[in-house]
Amino acid sequence: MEKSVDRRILRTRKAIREALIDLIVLKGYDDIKIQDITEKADIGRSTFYAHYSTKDAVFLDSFIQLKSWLKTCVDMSRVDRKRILTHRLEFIAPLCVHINEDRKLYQALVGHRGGGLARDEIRKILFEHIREDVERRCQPRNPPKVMRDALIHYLVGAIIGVLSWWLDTKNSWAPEEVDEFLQSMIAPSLEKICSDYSVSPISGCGLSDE
Amino acid sequence: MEKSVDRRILRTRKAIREALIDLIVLKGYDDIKIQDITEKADIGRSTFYAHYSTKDAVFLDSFIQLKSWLKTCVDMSRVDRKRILTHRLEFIAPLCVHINEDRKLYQALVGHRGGGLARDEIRKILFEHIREDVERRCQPRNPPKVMRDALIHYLVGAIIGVLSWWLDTKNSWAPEEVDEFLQSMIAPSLEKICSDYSVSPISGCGLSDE
Amino acid sequence: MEKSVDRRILRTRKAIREALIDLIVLKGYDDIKIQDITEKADIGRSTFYAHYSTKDAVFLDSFIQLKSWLKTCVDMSRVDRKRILTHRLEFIAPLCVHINEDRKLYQALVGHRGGGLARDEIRKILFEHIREDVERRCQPRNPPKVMRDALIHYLVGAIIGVLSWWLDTKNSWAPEEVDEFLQSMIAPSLEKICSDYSVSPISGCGLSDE
Amino acid sequence: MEKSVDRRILRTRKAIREALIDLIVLKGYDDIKIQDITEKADIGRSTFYAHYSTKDAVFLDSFIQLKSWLKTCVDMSRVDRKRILTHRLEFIAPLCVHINEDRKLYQALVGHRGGGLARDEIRKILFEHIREDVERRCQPRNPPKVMRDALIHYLVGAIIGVLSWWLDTKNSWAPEEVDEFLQSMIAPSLEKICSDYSVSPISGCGLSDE
DNA sequence: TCCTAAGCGAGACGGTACGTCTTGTCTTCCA
DNA sequence: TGGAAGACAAGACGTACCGTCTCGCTTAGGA
Repeated sequence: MEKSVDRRILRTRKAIREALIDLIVLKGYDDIKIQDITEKADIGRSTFYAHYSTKDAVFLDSFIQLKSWLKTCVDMSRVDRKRILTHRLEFIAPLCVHINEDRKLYQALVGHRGGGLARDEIRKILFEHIREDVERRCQPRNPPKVMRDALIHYLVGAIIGVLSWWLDTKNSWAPEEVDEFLQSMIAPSLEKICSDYSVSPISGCGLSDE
Repeated sequence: MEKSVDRRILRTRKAIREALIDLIVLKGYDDIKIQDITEKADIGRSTFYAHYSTKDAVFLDSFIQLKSWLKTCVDMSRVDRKRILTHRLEFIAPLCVHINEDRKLYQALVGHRGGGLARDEIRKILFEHIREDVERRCQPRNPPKVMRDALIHYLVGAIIGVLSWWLDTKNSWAPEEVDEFLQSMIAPSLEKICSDYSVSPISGCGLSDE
Repeated sequence: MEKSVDRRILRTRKAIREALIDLIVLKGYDDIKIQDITEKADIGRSTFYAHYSTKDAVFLDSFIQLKSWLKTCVDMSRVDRKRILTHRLEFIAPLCVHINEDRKLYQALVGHRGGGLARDEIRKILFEHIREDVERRCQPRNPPKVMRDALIHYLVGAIIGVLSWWLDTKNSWAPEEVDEFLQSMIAPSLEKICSDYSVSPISGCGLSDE
Repeated sequence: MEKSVDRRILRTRKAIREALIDLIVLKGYDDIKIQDITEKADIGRSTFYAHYSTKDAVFLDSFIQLKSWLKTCVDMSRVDRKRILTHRLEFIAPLCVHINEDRKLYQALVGHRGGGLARDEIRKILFEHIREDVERRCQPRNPPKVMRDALIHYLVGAIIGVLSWWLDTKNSWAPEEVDEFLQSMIAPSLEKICSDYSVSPISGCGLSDE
């Protein structure tokens, strides 16, 4: 059983996390000083260090929410296995909607700044989810691991590239349009790698795996 | 005529730039202090500030080389216009070879750290070159600008994603294999957007451009 | 009630002041660097700036002691008003004794170096005390202000001149001899100005007081 | 025979000296940087160092003029030996006139700032001249050296004190008034020391001279 | 209900790095 | 080829944050 935590502690930590997020939106991750956070959260500097050792620690703590949310998305999409046949990444649609709702925040995190850390974290999350999806589509040994990895990084980079651009652009596309575009781009890649190698490995795309 | 510059200046600046590059490979961009550079370059601290106002300034100055090199690549590929029919991005092959040769440096710049700045710069360069290529493949008004932008960011992100992964992975692929993989992934996207919209705009992928 | 000050502050400031004084004796005011002080006081450089903005500020803060001491001297001499008749500056005797006791310090401050600041401060203190004394000896409008000012500056300069010489000279005179000499020099000047200008020198002096 | 010096060198040195003097009047000795001088003199910084090693060196070089001028004053006053009987320091009158003429300069040198160096130099000059004068008034062994030194420092300090005050005060006194005041103050001191100690003050003084 | 342990604000402190400034030397370039 | 221009090393300055710490005040949660 977890010991019940002093409510002051929870309150303080929440204030810190929210202050950081606010400031990221306001002026970008890298420009934020510890003192900015403590002022915004209206706490003493030593109190900050009593709870978090680093700005990054606060950030990663805040990020847990997003992680769990995305996990929900992908879990839902996992339910309907028939969709594998469609060569679509089902979690992209709700992701676009979600991002669009918290546009300000994600602009700060991905679109412009966020100190790399955010980008890396989002990349990790996307990577993991796409990896799972791809694994499910492929037979155990086909295509070879290196090819799968390449594909996943290709897709992750592409998706983040489009999403970043989308966030930086005013009034460009609705979330559904972004999803549609991404799916149309992704489908051939998914089909090529996951099908080529599983259905008829012999007629593969010619890429030799060492 | 450009006024001849004091040779001491050129020597000093070169030393600074080289020191920075060495240090990036050694310990990553963000961890480098001005003093590290001055010690490595064996100059006084005030001398540094006499030439560059910022670490970033040095970096960007160093980057001019890469820019010009890439320009050469794309200019060469521009010669043969028939290749547009192949739906290939010709500059990728020499780029892969080049990166592979300076692997250490590019690992530092892109694969792992480089303080975002490097990533942004490389992104800009790729963006520009892909934009030119795409423009040449498309008719003036088809596909609409927003679609072209999306495509370009998709490709830039995807290419950087794969290259980053490639740099971080030991003994994975030869440069030619990376090129071959990227081309096979890119081709359908290029074909879809650049052809779909020009040959039969009516049967487009359904994405409306507002 | 004065708010109780953090004792750490008092301790740090005291250490700084004492370090400065030690260093003045050791190597002269002008040659002292901030870092010399912080090393001697065994504190961090930023701590120094947290308390004093300038070397001068420390010095002037240290000087308050001397000021109060001199104030005591002159206050004591003020008690006995009959002494005005003697044309003596009563505070000189204890001053000479005091200086002789802290000879090392005053040599640094006045006799040789002390960066002008010390000299100026001591000059101010002497000026003020002599001014008070002279005012008490004179009638309100006689002698005219300009004459009184001239006299005071004459005396201040003369006293500092002799004291400086005395400090720079080994084994020259005992404090009492210096006092005696100064009094014998000063007396005619005091008498001349303060008496001459009164309507009737014999009755005038010593009667009127503001 | 001294080789005739390149006139360019003389011109450059003169420019440096004049620039320094101008700047002293303008902003005080201590605040002047080498670069200020070189800019004012319109020369390169290395040129400065080719001629003078220090700001002080320039200053002392400039000061030679004043020295020689004062020498003239005192030499003239030496002519009339009867004046020794008057207990006056004859060189003070022309000194006051001279100072009044170059008031701006002397204000900078003595009255307010001049970095101590000026004060020290002037002090030295006065000291030397007063010493000569006093020596002439006294018998070889009376008064004892320590007494004479004390007197001289007393007078030097007093004179500089009054002159400094005079320079700092607008419209206070005419040069002659300053002289008259100083003489009236000095006379008793001179008389006391130089006569008292002689066996017979009336006949003693003014007879013996080296 | 009180009391005690703790969370907390305030801010002193030692550090590290910064970017600026001035000095005196040394090198380059030009007339 | 000798002197002016100015690049350079050295190092002090004052500033900005950092992360640790000590000090009292306040407050939560168990007795």
